[in-house]
Amino acid sequence: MNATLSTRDRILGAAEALFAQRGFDGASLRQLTAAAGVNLAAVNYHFGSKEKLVEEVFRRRLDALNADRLAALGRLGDKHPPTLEEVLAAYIRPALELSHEGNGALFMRVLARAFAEHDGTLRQFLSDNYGHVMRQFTAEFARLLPHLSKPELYWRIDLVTGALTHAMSGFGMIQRQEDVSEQAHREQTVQHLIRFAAAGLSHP
Amino acid sequence: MNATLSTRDRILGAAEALFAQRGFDGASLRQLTAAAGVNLAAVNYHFGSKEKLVEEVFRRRLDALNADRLAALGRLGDKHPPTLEEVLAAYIRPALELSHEGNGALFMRVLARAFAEHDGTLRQFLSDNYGHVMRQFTAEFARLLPHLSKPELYWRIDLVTGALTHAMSGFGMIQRQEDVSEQAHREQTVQHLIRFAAAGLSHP
DNA sequence: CGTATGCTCAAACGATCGTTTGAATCGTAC
DNA sequence: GTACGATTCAAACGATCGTTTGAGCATACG
Repeated sequence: MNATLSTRDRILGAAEALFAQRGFDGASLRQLTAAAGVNLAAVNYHFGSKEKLVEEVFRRRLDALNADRLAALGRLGDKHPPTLEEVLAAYIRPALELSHEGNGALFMRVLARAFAEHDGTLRQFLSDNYGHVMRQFTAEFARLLPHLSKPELYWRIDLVTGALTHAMSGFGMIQRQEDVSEQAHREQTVQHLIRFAAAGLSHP
Repeated sequence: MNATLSTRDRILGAAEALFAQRGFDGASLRQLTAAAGVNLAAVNYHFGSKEKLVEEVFRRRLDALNADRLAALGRLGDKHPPTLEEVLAAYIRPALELSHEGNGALFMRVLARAFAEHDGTLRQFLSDNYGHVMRQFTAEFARLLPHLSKPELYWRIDLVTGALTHAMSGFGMIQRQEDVSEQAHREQTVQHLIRFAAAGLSHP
């Protein structure tokens, strides 16, 4: 295992990979600590419990991701009425960049798993800590799509969110063409997602 | 518990509800059999193992659902070029009808959980047994959207599938207005989903 | 009546789970 | 060098997991 990382970070990395592969219940602390090359008791020493470890896996990635999203949204505020595509880019591009660095793609799968949980403390945790980001984007969408009723808008946002989460959780499998650069491929993917989301949000 | 149902069906019903709520690993056979009002050993007697029970939960619902979908698609074949909206209706309406009968809405949540699993025997099982339905609809979409490249089409279908699965897994929570009938509300929802999917598939 | 057959039951199996413990080891500051 | 907090370690804890067992009970058939 990577000896340059702290025990804490090795656990977080292994947890991310195993949660993505086997789920939160399916991944045991014994598999997890073995993969990380640390002692079994290290999880409870550094995180307190398995549940706290799960929360920390999300916190580590989502703090940065949501900060990036809000920063991108804030940058749009300067030029007064941003377009729908620009707002969507502020939401989508940071997630796509995350999914191309390190274990980022695995984290998107973990996020998709959390999406499928319709109750439990995890959903509450995510809503409590990161709901404000979704609320801010929703407000922006409402300003850009004033002809939609509130229920209709929420419906569409829910559908778009489901589509994006599902798609991004599969990024590990997408092969880019040999003749396009990593950068170009990513930008191309962003444009695909943005156009899809814009069509779903703003169709008559 | 409902004494008119067989032990087998009581188990399947309780399994569906508990898998939706706690996941496949999270729901134990002891919780499950207690909820069903049957003996613990009944699961292994009637199904062989927990994994086989999971498969049977899917088989029971998906056999009927996919038969309905293919039948609806077949009925379209009569009038020669069906519209995109008609093909989408053939895919969406049977699922929505299922989600309004009995525990159908819970099953859609179970399906969404299975979607989040990126490996494991469950995904293989679903692909083996029900992949042909998705392939048939994909062929129909390809005929209706000939201007899209194959990768582009697959992308869009993947996004639409993610959106629909996510949306339908939340149907338990949607309240219909007092002044619209059950039937009208369902038809309204179908139209929302169809229009969203059509926009996402066919946008320029 | 006797006896198969299908099903249910309480009880137990070994395995694995998350967590706790107390000693061993490390790195630093005095 | 010694004392001390932080960390790691092997070992064990009780609980719960999926599965198996063998006896018990019912219904149907000869």
